[in-house]
Amino acid sequence: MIDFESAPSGMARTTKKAVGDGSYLRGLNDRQREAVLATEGPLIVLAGAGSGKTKMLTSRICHLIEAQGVPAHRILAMTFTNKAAGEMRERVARMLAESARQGGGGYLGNPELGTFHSVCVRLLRRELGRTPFTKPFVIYDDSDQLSLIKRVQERLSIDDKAFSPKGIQAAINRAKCDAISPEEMESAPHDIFGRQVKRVYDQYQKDLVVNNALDFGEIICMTYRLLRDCEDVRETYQDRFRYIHVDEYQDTNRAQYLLLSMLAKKQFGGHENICVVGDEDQSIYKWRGADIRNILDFESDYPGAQVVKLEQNYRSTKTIIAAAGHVIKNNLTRKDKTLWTENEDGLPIVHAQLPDERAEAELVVSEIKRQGSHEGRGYGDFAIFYRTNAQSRQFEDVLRREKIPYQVVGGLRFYDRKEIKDILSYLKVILNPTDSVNLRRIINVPARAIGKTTIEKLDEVMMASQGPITFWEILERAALDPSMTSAGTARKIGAFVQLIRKITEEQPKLLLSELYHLILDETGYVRELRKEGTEEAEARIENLEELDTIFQEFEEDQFNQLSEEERKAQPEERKRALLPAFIEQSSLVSDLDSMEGQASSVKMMTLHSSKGLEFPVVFLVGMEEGLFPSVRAWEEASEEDIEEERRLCYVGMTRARERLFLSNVVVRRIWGNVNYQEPSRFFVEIPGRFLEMRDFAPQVFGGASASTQRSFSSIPAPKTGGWSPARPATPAATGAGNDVIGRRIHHPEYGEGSIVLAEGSADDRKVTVEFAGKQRRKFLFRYVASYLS
DNA sequence: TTTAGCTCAATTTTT
DNA sequence: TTGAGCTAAA
Repeated sequence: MIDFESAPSGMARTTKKAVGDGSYLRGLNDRQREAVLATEGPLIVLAGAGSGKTKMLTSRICHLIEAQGVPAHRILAMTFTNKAAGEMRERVARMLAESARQGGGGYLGNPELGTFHSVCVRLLRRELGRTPFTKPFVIYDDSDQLSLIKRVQERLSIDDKAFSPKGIQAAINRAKCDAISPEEMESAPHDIFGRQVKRVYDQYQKDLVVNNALDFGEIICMTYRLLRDCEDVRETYQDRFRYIHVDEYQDTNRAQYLLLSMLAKKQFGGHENICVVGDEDQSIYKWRGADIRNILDFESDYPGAQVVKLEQNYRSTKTIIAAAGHVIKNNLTRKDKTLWTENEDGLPIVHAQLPDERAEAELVVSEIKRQGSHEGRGYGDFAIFYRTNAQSRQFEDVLRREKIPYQVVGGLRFYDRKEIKDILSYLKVILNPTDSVNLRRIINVPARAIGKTTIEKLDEVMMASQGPITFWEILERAALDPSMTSAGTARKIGAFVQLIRKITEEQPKLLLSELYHLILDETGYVRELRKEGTEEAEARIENLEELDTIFQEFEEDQFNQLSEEERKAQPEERKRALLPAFIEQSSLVSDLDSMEGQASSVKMMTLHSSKGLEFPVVFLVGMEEGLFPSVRAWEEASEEDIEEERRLCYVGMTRARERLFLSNVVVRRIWGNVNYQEPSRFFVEIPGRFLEMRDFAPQVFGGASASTQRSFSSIPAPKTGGWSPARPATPAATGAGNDVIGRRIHHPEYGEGSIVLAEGSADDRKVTVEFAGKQRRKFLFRYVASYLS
């Protein structure tokens, strides 16, 4: 997604001087500094939650560039999310700019910094000639992949009842996580499912090439194989990436591990200047192929590796850190590592037990309201974490009723919405007509009377043809040959082919937003939606308007990145390049990337989405056996599975800065059934002295209605002194009305800035601060009041 | 070809 | 309970 917050504003810089004296070694603790300075040879940094890992990584990169004189482009840093990559890029740029102002600097280029996938895509594009592709490829997401698998199954006459396409997809992706190709796939003699998977996988791979497409797993695998099989390519990149950094190493899968080996290991000619950073206690993606052994075995993989542990936490209260520590201690497959903090003790963790999920939502929301009005918090201070997306419903209902702004993170991604995918399919087809998955998607959207029968006929022709032929070529032929279908159908197909040709022709001359409107006009997409007149259709139209904004933002963004001369020269080239650039970006983003923006709203998300984030107040809800830890009813939970759930619990708890609320309910309706739930075993793992129990559940057997009256604070909190609000209300924060525009800010993270915009009032007052590099950030004024200089 | 009703399945989802 | 995806009728 486009990062609106950090888009260059194009305005003149207003700040003069940034953070302190600019040395990137200042402000680091001993362990962090040790990791920064250990630049040669393998290094593993075990970075506990909130221990300043990103700070360490960015300082290290700057140190390499400035102190060691390593050319920036020789440094590689890989993350898992765009968000993490963006944050690092931003911080590195800021540090370097700062140091240049201090008289240092003179560095060249930028470090290669991005997600595993984006780095690999760039590499593959550069080495396109060494791949099976003859022209730039598109990227298939999971649903595109599933469509293709269904197609393959159909063609191979593999029954989709006996072998569910989803199951086959999962098996193929599991193989890709392990970098296993169809040929390398072994199937036991009696493993009939495995044999079918192998058949589908094999054909699927061939189809990918015909379609000029890659799936997520293949991006990594293909890069790995390219490096493995082409010595010259391997040498090029080993030489280029002299210093390798990997973030969230605990989440790497086998394929990523192998890829890194190719680049770094001595055995393959590498230099072993590899620095991996991770926390085995936060490995929560085993089910997606992450292999925790990668981090546990690093020291034996890279003999002589230095080990640095970052154990000081700067985020949470002592209570939260201690409680989380007691939980994670129960895991056996982990390294010896104990988080500690110099922060305040803080208040006890509240454990509330409630009659049902409705009461749970009411309680959480009433606590949010109470803290909002009595403790001076803004809505953006609160986060609700749950194990499954389905749990968000209850909370949304209550929040909506109470008119409290909220934002659900995750769930259905913006780019996964039907209408958005449809439009993007048009764009992808324009770029790459060989892409049959997207072509099939749009051929009858909006409805243009080219239905299933027609498609089946075309498929038959396609199968009967000698040699590979793309679906697009079949369409072109069918448009001219009425005998393939019928005269009427041939005309309809002809109209569609003309439509695509026309848009394709116009594309190079148009801006993205213009192209988008051309597509809407020519297809009548919005007209069709309006005809429906339903609420759902309205929502879709709104999403399409949002897409229009995204296109415009993207254009501006691209434009701002150009130099003066580039802007004048070759406007045509620029327009032509917009579409491929956009498609690439949109294929590799998630919703989380755009989460900032709505500062003053309660955030709701799954525990998985919460990784890497932090909030002053966290509610971890639905802590019940079976739900969290999650256990499939028909399977016995293995100790390994429970350990992963426990890590998830640890991740959730350590997101909280000041206050943590845990809750469980006694009766929960799941899929329409009433379930009697046991409290999660994780409660037992937290020593009683950190917990404050508030049990509202017995009510359920008498009168449940009383439950809505309850609140977390209806039982007075015990007096365990030591806690004081982390952000005391300063005079500036409470005294509304004074003009703050132009006031200078010294932010501990972003450095020097000045307030350029103010909106809202009292506790909800928000200010926009512009930092070095024209970087703008929006804060609640209360947040930054204490940073005023 | 479209659409209304039925069946079936159902965690988590960085890219 | 919800929704997605598919068969049977219009």
